Amino acid sequence: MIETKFRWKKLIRDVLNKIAGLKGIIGDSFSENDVIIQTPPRPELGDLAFPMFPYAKKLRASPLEIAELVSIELNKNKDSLLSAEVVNEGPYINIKLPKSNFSKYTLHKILNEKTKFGTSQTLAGQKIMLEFSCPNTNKPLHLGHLRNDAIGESVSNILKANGAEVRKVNLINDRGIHICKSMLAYQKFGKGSDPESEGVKGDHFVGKFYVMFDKWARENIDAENRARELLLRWERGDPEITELWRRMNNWAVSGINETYRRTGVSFDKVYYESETYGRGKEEVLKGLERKIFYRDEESTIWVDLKEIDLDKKVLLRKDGTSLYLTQDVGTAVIRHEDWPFDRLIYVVASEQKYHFIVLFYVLKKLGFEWAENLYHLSYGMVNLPEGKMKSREGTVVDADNLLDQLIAIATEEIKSRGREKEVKNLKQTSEKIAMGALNYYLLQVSPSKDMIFIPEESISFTGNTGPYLQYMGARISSMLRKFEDRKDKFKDGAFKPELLTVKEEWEIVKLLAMYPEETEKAAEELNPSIITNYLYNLSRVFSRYYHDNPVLHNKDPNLVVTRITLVKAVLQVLKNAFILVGIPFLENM
RNA sequence: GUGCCCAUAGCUCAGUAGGAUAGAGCAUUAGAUUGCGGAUCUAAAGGUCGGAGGUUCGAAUCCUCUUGGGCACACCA
Repeated sequence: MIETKFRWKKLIRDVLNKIAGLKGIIGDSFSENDVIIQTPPRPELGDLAFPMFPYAKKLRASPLEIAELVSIELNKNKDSLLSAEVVNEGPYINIKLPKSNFSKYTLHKILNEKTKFGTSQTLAGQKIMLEFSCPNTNKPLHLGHLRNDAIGESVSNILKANGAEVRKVNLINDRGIHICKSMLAYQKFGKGSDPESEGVKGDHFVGKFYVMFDKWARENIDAENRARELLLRWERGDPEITELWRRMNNWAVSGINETYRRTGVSFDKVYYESETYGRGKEEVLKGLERKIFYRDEESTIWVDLKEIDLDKKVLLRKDGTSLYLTQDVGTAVIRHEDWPFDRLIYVVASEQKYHFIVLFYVLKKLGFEWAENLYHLSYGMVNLPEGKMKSREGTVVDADNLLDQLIAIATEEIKSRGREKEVKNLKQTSEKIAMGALNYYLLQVSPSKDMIFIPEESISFTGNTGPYLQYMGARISSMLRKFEDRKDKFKDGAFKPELLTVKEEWEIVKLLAMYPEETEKAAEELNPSIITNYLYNLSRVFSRYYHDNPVLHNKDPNLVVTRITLVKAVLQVLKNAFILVGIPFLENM
């Protein structure tokens, strides 16, 4: 569709210029960028629409007159129209594309390009690093991480589909005051227990102690001070503390990795804050020497942000220990040395906007010219119908727990439909349905917006959901299997695009042809919801179509083969798009 | 207090480099299986696009003001 649209833009541009010439209007000529192209509100009106309002002033004529003139001009050169039909609809020029040719071209293109259909080279040669997830090692993953991971994985796939070389990176926040808190609680209450002895997943085990600290600190005023002491000992490399830290981190990280495995999240490189904060300190001290930062009388190191109309910010505490910001400076520098990226995208919640403004500024002041290529892909908060998730009130939705529930419900659904035999592997299928539901639910909202997570809705499998899309895929697969079984019955059939006369068939072909534009737009905007919306539109039209129009039950083998070709193309595009938004494809469900 | 973001149907969301009658799902109501899988499909009902000005031939979309909500402005991450 991109090529078609481009050709039409140029054609309309030429006609507008010709009209300007005939009217003896001198001045700037029209360029193809002046030509506005749209889709008519109702398909009966045509396939492409060009409003004529914008040219009225320059051509000193009413949009109605212009439309009249343009349609006359276009119809003069029939052969340049690629057999399309021009309709003059009031102030609009509408184009009806030649259905047979366009259908044939589109379907063949899809079936030839297969998994390549909808990929582009718009980002070819670009090295893009994508940071996401970034868990703390003091608690298990929660719903917020699931949204983060879903966006991270999806954006990574979308960028790859547009030719970029993508490197997915994680940053484990395994140091800092919060980690010391759970360590302190473990020292106090742990009694040498471990996840195995308690039969608890490692990250949940560690998380329990973080909660304990919180409770304990409310009754003991020196708790916070003791945590700070512990941080100092840790940063000085105290062997006993280091040993405890290592043990607890291993528990947490292995538990978190288990959740990643379940959700299909992976990274090309995992960074650990404990390994990068030192570099951050070095860079800050270098900046201090170069007088980019300053030290106060207590020897705390600060950066002044008045150049960007902000206050000032601590980079190193007076005891020399580092902060979140310090560490992020070091991580960025190391990353660029490891893999000199053209862009680094941080997928991080919107509440940290300020942090990234400061981080990017500090890196720029330190003289790293690549600081210009850092981007914070900020996504909105996930809230519950009752309001914010609050750890103190125990309303935080735990990732593992949610997954378990989703899978259990999927299993129930399969059983209640009596499809245990067909799905072969009940457990695996349930997991895939659960992931399809979850990823679709999390990605259908534009990343920048806050969203409300309604548990009942996220696990609903009817309507606008991931499983609805998976169901389409399964139905089509089933249909294609039946076609293969009876193939000799249709062996005389041939693909004849002129047989695609049903209204929905034409709608489907146009939607299929639009898919490459959607993936490009999704990459440009770093927005997976463009793909989820597209998938739903395609599936909905297709459902309506095959509900009312038999594909295999036709006497004419040509019609069967022709419709099967369309169906195959739909399936191919569904599969291609599924990959971009983390919806597992299922032959059976 | 200052800055940033958001506000579209009862609920959850689409639609924003301005364009023809603002769309879905859920929920509600009424229908469709002698058909390739009913996790489906059809239809009804549901809206002064938070409010007021402005720019424009034309505004959910752009500008100003205003109301309501969220986030940030930590020597937490």
